[in-house]
Amino acid sequence: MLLLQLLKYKRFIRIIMQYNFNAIEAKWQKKWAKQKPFQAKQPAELTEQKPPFYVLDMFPYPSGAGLHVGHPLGYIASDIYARYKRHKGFNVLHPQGYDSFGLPAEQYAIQTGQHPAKTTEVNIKRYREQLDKIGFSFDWSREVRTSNPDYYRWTQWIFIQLFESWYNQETDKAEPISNLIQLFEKHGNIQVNAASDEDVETFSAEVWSAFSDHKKEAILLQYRLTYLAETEVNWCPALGTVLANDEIVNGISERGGHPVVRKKMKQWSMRISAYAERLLQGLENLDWTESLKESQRNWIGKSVGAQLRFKIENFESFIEVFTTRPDTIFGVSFMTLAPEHELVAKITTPEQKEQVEAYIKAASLKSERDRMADVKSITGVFTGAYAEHPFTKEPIPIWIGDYVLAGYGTGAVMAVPCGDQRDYDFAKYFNIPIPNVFKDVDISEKAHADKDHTIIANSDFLNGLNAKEAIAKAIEKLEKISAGTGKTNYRLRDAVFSRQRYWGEPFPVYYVDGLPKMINEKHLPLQLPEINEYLPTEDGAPPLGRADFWAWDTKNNKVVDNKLIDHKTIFPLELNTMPGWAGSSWYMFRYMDAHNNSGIALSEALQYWKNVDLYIGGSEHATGHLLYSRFWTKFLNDLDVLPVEEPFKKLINQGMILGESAFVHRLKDSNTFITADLIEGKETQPIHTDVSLVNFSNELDIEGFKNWRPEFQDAKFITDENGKYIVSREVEKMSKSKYNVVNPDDICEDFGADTLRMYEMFLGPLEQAKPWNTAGITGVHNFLKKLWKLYHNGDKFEVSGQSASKESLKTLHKTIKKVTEDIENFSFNTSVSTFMICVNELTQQKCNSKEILGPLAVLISPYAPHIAEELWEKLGNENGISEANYPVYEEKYLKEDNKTYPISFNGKMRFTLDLSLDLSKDEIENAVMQDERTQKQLEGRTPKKVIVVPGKIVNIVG
RNA sequence: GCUCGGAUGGUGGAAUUGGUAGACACGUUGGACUUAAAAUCCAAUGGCCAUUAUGGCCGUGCGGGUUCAAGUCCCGCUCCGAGUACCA
Repeated sequence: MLLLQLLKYKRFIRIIMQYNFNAIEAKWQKKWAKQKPFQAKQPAELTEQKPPFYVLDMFPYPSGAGLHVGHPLGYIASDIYARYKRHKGFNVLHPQGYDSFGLPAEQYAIQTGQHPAKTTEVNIKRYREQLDKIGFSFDWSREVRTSNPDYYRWTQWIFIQLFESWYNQETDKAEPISNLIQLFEKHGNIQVNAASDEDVETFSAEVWSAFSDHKKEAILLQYRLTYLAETEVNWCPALGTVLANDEIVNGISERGGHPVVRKKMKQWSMRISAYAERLLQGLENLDWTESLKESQRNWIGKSVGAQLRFKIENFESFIEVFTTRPDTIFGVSFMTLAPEHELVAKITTPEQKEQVEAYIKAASLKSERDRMADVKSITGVFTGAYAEHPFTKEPIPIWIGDYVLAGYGTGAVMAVPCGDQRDYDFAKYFNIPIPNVFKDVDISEKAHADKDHTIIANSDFLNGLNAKEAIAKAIEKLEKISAGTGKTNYRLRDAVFSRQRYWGEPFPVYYVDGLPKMINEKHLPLQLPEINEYLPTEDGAPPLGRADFWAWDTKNNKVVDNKLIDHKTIFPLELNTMPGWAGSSWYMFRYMDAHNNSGIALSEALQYWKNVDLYIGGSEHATGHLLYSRFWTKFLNDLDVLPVEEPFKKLINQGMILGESAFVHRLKDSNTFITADLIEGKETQPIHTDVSLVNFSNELDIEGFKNWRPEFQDAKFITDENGKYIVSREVEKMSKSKYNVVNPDDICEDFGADTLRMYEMFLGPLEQAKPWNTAGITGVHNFLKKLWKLYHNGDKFEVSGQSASKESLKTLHKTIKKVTEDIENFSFNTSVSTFMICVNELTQQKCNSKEILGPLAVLISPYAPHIAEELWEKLGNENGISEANYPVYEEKYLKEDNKTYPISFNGKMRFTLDLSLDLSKDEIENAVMQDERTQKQLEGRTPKKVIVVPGKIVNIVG
């Protein structure tokens, strides 16, 4: 009896003394929350000199689904780096927040009537709980939420600054619109070199002063960095809303399957194109991956060429075209206009009218995406009109075709079929001549698009020149006869900034006589109004059209009842809201001083933190978010609000963690399921099953499966000879619909956050996509148990004060060296291996010296912070481990006297030989040649050559 | 089509300037402890051949090349992934 009790007691002790990760992690998370050791210091609060370092994750959209194990991957990496930098003596800014405006919350509101603010709040709470369980060292005192009025107040403020600015191409920066007005008053707009709409009329100073205020405003709008413009959108009349390209499938809406038409709408746009060249040049100095920079370069799409004017016969109009190949000007055999081109209606001859109109109608029904997708079929119509060749004066037929895009360049091309495959195909199809302007090039099969090894022929004054010379010469001649000029074109288009949605930032804009006016920034934020339903109105206005209180009283500077609108002092407010990328384009600067209400942040703080040193996030934002935030940063830099030109110095894209889906196989037309080994030769249908119903050996919990969904209640199972039902596995994207989601909460519960953190890193290189496999986690978990044991003797915490053995010091210092290098290179997977090797070796050495175990705890704390804190505390330290200095690697401990040389014969390693590193080349050679194994290998032959690389290898040839 | 990645055991991956390929784990197999299981510990584990130990051959997607030496460098392909696309 007594013995039994004693046994039970011993077991109890073992449990409490063993690595009890749940208790340890809860304890430290509570302490961190209370003591806030991870708060970054503002420059004024610094008591000692510490360099700043800013580590940022792309903030999440708090979706209702919560986090799965793929989401924290980047956060773990950045957290390791942030903790490491703190150990290294940096004042680290490592904040987190939420991109909390967005479509899913609104969609949910439409379905349930719940206010998006409420569901967002609930989701954020859940996110926060999940994040806290993983033990991140975020400075939550700086949390931002884009949907918070204190935050979007400044998003609105930035919008106003953009409205009040124009882009001066002389100074190459944004300037106040008041400067522009002064220029107009002095010189009109003739000498102004500004980024503007294409169709601005020219006027002199006198003409300008004579304009009405209304007219002046309308003209200024064509220069402002954010402006209202007619933009083509995908309009779905049935849904009463505008759809994004990917919400449309085959010309009908994905949701509901309603027809979609292309329609012009007045919308806010951002004149990002003004920054195209700077956005391109700025990439040079960024520490981003080449592929990411390449995506941005492609997106900006710079092309150098010429803009040409072709006179239209019998009209006083010209067709403007952009070409990169003015050298092929003599190869033009027709012109093609986009169906939407404004001249089409004017120049079409009566005979061709019917055909042309039918073609335009058909094209308008196709979405832009459909038009792009359908590259194969060649369509087009002749307008009946002709243009005049600028040099030969020959007539050139003018066609329309939807392979020419209205939105790029001038929406018209000079078609040179011998040099462009699309023009070539078009010409072949419609039997248009294909003149050849290349010397000794066969164009009977396909066009010759090569620029580099080409001599121009049949081209008057360009004959005999290579392409480069011919381009320069052609531009020179064109300029002489005023038929064209050299020009650089960018693919980057101005970004539409209006959304017909509720859950986004309201524009601080009201309308007077149809022209937009800004609310004075003193009266921001303009808060989202309450509405009863989150749908567009019956007459197709955006959801804000439902608000009863949505008018601006300019006398009292407040929002008032719509009934009071008199268009004298009370005006209607803008009904659109801003897109998702508005708030995310500047949030990285808000963290620098998150609660400031005098500006986006205090300028001292902006000056101190500058920009993000390390930014980690998904590659899906390569061209959207990362381009827009660079744009806003450059703009705010022009205004001297920000001291930097770029928001993110270094950027890493973490790879996706994929799920391992599990499939059961149902025999065709039955409710019988067959185990994976027996499906061969049978007609089966694979069905996703929830991975939580499958154990590590791929064995299905049959009862659980039956209860999982009602239709499987009566399912029959054909099992293997052991009575087990085995599922098949496949690696897919982790998603709810594939039932392969693994929740980090469960992992933390079963193995601990430290295990989760290390395992996610251990899976493979950060930037690579890799499958999640929960079975493998035991390796990392065992490692942490072994680590724990190093500091304990049986049940007792026990470390010795005695100095460590030479061996252990060597183990420690080689670990410091490798782990430090790995962190600096973001090679976290290899540092986890290094820790494993280290702990294995120290265990072997029976090392329990404080001299080793102290630094080891610090070394590992960025990766496994909870266990490290616990051990650190047990080691008798009063301050938290995050305040500890990072161990310093000392070479002396690694110094080797001997090297185990691999001895190769003809490049193949045959044996190893321990030799002193002090030996000279000759001495090494002698030692090797004297070894009996060498003689055995040579079998009496004399080596032709012996290669000795001291410290590395010996290779004997012969 | 174009651009950028990638291909190494049964699996995830390692090999940082060309120098012992497969570190570290998972999995598998065998063993110890236990009444038993779990946990833990020990051993083996790229393939093939041979064995008393010692060994031998093959091997980093495929075909060539450079080199004393190639997963690593060069040339030509194949396949996979991501992004992008009628951009004139």
